[in-house]
Amino acid sequence: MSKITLKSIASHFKVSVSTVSKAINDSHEISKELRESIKEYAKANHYKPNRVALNLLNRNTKTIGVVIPNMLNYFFVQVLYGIEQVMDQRGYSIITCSTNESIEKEIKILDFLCSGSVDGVIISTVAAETELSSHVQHFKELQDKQIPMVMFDRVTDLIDCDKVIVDDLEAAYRATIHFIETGCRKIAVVNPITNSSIGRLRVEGYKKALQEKGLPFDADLIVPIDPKEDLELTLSISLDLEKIDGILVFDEITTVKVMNMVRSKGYQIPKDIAIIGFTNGELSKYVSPPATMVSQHGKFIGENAANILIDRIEGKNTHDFETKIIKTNLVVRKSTQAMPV
Amino acid sequence: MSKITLKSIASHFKVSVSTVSKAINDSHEISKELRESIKEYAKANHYKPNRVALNLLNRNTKTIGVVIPNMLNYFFVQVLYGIEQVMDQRGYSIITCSTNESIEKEIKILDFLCSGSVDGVIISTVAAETELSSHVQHFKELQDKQIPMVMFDRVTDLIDCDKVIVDDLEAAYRATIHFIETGCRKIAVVNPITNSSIGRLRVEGYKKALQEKGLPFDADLIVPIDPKEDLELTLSISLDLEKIDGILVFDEITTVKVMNMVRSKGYQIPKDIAIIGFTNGELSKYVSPPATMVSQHGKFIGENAANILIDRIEGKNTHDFETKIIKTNLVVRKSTQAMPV
DNA sequence: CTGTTAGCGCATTCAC
DNA sequence: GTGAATGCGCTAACAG
Repeated sequence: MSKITLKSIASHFKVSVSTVSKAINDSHEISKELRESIKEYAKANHYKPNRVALNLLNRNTKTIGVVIPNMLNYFFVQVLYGIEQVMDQRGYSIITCSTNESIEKEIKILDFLCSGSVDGVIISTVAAETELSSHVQHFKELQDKQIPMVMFDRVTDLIDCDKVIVDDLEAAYRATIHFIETGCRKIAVVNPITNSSIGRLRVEGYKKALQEKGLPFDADLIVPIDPKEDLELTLSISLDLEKIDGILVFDEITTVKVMNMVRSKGYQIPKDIAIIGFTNGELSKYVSPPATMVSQHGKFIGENAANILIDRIEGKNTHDFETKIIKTNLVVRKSTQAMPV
Repeated sequence: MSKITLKSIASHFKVSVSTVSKAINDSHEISKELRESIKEYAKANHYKPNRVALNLLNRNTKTIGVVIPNMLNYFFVQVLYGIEQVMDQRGYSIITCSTNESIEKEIKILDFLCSGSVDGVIISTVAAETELSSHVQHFKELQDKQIPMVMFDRVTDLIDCDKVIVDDLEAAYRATIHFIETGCRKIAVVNPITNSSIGRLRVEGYKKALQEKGLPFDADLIVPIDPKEDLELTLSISLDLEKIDGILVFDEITTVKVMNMVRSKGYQIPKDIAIIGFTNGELSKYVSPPATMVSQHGKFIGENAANILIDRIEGKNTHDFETKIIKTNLVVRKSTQAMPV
């Protein structure tokens, strides 16, 4: 007996399907006797209502889609973890989709997500703003279909929806101030996320700090990195380590790589060159010296996005779209000098 | 017009639903003229067939469930990544479930997965064998419902299904041989996965190597670790670093922690104590010294599990259940001494 | 108390 | 060429 359904139970008891349905749902309409024996039979045969049928009936799936650019990036996994915690607790499942930093795949995924398999979407888009304008349509379709969406981290003004972001400008500003207050004067920036608005905001924060402290801004110290190219090579060409005393790096893995390179060229951290990176994951704790990092609280971002989304799905939130800003904080370790007393 | 369905299109054209269905599916039964204009209208309004309805009709969901014990563990994320690559390519989506090392949650998830929302399951169980016997029933239910399952990494003989594992005995054996050949004589084992059969297999491999090389086995050198307790404390109590010259650690994060502890107590790696860990992730490359690790090829495990599962789902594989063994290899770095020439 | 009917959205017979 | 009928598995409104 492969498929156990209401129908098969009904024919076994020679009653109608709806009787069985009611019995199993403990309706008082059904005689206690029949109800009990049906329930017993159902339990013995491991009857479970077919979720797909219920989804069709209820017009919801209790499932949400999560779209991230890269599953191997610890920050996104942390966010996913936060989302998972909340979703589990609130009774939702998660379809995880990874775009692998490809716009084509993002479009394909968005398309799939429009087709009724999820009640809502949480997404960190991969597209730069310039590219986005051409496929913003795919986001609009979600909205057309009344599928709530929450964007996080890599968001865009082109889409109107709930958002959860980090105050990247402020974070970079504070990191830069920390550099300056611990004695750095020539601070370079290594930016491996050039195609996102986040990078731009961080550079602005960096500039703001320089300006406030009366230090000159030198565009040559901003080094864009293409993740597909050799980091070490790019850096040796673009950056004269001799002329700097601090490096602000925009993601964790690059931070670690930069640290290794700096040391392999004979500079000491933080004595010769101090380092601050973004994303406080596992790596930065265990490299040597342990790295001073901007913590973005990925899990917290995920939890917030999840709660906002479900509130929206369940109609518990009918007011305007909000943009929630999660505060970062600087986790000071040994890759920067101690604060002067 | 919130919901665009076949029905709404039909009423717009004042034709029947089945006509629209056929037109959209490009059936030659429909006149070219009508067909074209229906298709045009559908496209303009972003009509997409409702997947839930199709799932019900086709009795499949083109979705699989992946159950892992811990989303923040790089090994499992790597496996998930491998699964995702294959699934994407073969047209399946993934529902990701994390048990957070809790049996209760594993049971709950298995229960959910039985209810028709997925076509198959890939799982690394959290339960130890002793506990498993009491809830093996939940696995059987999947099989009752004809839902194919592939187990990986933490598998069990109690369940008969396709499996993808690493040869843990062999891996630990080779790591131990490497210790011995590079001069170690007193090798300790730190085991943070005591509740899994994998730990036992690895200890066996370790013993086999000792025996083969004529070294004595000392049970006191096997240190079980409870992840919930303080690692450093447990180790200081259970392990006299003075009396050992090598430590084999069964997961990556613990490897790094052990290394930090060893160094903080004034021992040099690998001169005083050599270290080999399991799972070749991001961490081990960047700690100092870079750690010699047993690479389990997580992505490859995931790809294999995914292909086996889909073949099973699609009936392309009707022969007996197989257990695929993925070869590990030792990635030698600086936490072990160089081989003598 | 129990059964009949209808419908969620779709594709697939089979009539006309 | 087009449409009515059927059913996927289930619940709910309505009869009996």
